[in-house]
Amino acid sequence: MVTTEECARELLEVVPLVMRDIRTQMRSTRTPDLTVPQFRTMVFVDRHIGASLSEVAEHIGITLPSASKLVDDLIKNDLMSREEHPEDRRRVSLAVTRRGRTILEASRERTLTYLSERLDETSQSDKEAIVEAMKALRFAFQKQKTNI
Amino acid sequence: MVTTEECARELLEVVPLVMRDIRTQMRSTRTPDLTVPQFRTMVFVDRHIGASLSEVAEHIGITLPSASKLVDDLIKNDLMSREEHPEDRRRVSLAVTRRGRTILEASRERTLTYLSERLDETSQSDKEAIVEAMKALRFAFQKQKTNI
DNA sequence: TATTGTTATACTCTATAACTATA
DNA sequence: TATAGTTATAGAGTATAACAATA
Repeated sequence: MVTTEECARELLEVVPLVMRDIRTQMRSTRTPDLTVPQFRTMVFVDRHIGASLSEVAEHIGITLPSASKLVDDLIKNDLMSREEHPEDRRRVSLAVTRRGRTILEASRERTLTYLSERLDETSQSDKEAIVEAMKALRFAFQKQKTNI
Repeated sequence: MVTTEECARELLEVVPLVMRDIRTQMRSTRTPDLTVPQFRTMVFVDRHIGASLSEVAEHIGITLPSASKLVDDLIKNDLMSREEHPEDRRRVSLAVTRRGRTILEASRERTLTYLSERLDETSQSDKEAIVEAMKALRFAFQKQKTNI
């Protein structure tokens, strides 16, 4: 019998451990690479072409000013583009540039390779548990936040 | 059949999502609270009284200068203490103060409560998968890094 | 010489507050 | 008035490089 509390305790111990590893890996390559928030932003915009800044902020879970600056830096590096929304001039319409997509893919591949190496000795049943756990966590943590 | 690659892909999508939530929650309370790295540092030192700065840096996964500053701020806030190591004057001997332990426990409780709410609707079998997954991930990601 | 730590400097990520432009 | 976004400012967390003290 696994209690919710035990589950929470494990998450609080292990998630930062894994996250630290992902972050360090993404920052440690020689080639021009992306930080985790930059990576997540680009993945989102790549999947939602024409997304607004508010949508990015909400999805990534940061404030609008933070998102503005994050996107600004990506645009300065020619990884994303920002245009006026055709139907509402207050909004921006974001997209990943060709260069951005190339770098995004390279970054993703490097990180997946790294993670795969980490998981190399993990048993089949543990891998299944990980995939099931991730699905459950995605559901639990993607639920609409009220943001009061 | 779950491939290692699928497993890695899920981790890369979901771990940052959960981590963001934990981070936001820890920073959002009114009472004097801890950031995630501060929390992790204090948990480690609390479990390893007399730990050196190098040990903290290695465990948390940051550089020595970063650890030095992080600990510095904790000491300024009277959450930790730093003394000379009795047998090697180059080393420091870290400990959590009484005040620090109080705040650490309060912060842990708040975060666990928050996470438990998030996991409220998670099924028993999914909770089991999460606990098993966390154990596997702890093993996979705690392995000695070469730090070349 | 090697190890332990600190200081200097810089960049990213984040926030809140105040603002502009458009609807 | 309400919404979308930017700018100003500040603080935490991180890094690399250069340094000091001790072993």
